[in-house]
Amino acid sequence: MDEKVAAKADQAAIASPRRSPSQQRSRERVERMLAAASALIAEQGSDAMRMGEVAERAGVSIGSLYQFFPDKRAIVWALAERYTAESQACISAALKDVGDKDGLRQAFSGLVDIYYRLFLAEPVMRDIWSGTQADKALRELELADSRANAEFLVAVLKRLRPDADPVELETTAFLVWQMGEAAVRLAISVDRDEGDRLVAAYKRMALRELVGE
Amino acid sequence: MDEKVAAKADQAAIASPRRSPSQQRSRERVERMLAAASALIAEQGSDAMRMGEVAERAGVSIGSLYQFFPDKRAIVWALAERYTAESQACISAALKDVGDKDGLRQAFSGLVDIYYRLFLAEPVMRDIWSGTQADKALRELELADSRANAEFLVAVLKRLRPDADPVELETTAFLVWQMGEAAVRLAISVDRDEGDRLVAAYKRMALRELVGE
DNA sequence: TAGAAACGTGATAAATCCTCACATTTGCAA
DNA sequence: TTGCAAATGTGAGGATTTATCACGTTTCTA
Repeated sequence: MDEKVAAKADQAAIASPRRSPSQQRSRERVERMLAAASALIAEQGSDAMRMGEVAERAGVSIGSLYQFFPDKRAIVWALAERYTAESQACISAALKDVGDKDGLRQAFSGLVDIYYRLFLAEPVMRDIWSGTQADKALRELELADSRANAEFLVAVLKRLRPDADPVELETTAFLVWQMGEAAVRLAISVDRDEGDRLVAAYKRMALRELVGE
Repeated sequence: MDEKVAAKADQAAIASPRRSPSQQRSRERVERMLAAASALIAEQGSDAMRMGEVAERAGVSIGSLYQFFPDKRAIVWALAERYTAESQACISAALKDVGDKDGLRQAFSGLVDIYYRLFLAEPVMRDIWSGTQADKALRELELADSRANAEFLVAVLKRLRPDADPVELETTAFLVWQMGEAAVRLAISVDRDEGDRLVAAYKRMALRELVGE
């Protein structure tokens, strides 16, 4: 009970200082709001997304929107939070059982491909993580996400190179991870051929750093 | 004469479809507007910067502001454009006379340091290039800038490794450059010690890619 | 020195975010 | 069941901010 309250309060503090949907009815409405926002972002980008339009498409009033989201950015944040949770699970699973260099090579390469394809296919992800730097809350979410993902990588590296300096491994993993995001964002903003080349070059560079020559 | 007109028209098309200052008086006023904007961005960030405030601080009317800048983003763009021009000159000079691997090592390392320190010291640069991804015009400016800088690097690499595949060199240089920007942006968003470590790790990684082991 | 072009102004239109006072629905204890 | 408190729903309107435009002023040039 206490946990529930604390969790709710915590989520509220970060994502929605307003109300947290407690009835089935409102939970469904919140889902509709997020779905509408997602569709609008895919169509026009989050900047051009209008709150009135979100409300209209979700079939709710503008007041209801603000009942569950303190402001416009909170809606984008909520969507971003879902993506990170999903991708963290995916990354954790992919790296969990890696035991040797070749396993890391394959797992890492696979993850980069997935991430690249996801960005190519999902306009919403593209939009959200493009604007990341401008929005403080999103930037923090991304940093935390990146650190968490780097941690999975560190766990693997510690297994492969138990004698290495932990701080250095941490730094390497974090950097490699952030650069992967940068590489993919760059790749999707140029034509497909060049993008493929850039991603391939990143993989080479990252793996050289992670597992050596 | 023709060049001047073409240049003016070109700049106008991108930066200010409005009027281009042709009299001494207005040139000075435009400078004041940019200075005011720069100060406000340093204080509050470009997002919180208000056009009315810029006008007031520059000692001009809001109408004058819009006479030379088509919209708010154009002011930020104009500041960004100055930074890129300046840094391109700096980068070109640093790489122009590089003749061997060790020279590249030193020049590259120096450039990264300069860039890192610049970001640490200049809130305006930080702000402008943070929001880069969200603004299409800025994103394009950054991409073009990055390509131009990568080109300087490619010129050096072609001298050092004349037998290498030109397309691959191009890809490597572009990627390394973009990652440098990503690394520095990451570095300034964490505490100083970790930032230093990240920049050092990036240098190692980049140089390994550029000049080999 | 006159006409044209450049420049300067600020009230105001337009767009958008978000609030709030009030109405309705739901959960639940008596 | 009933009645009340909490949760939910509403949308006109307040507040803020960007950008325009009709008109007045200064500078340039012939």
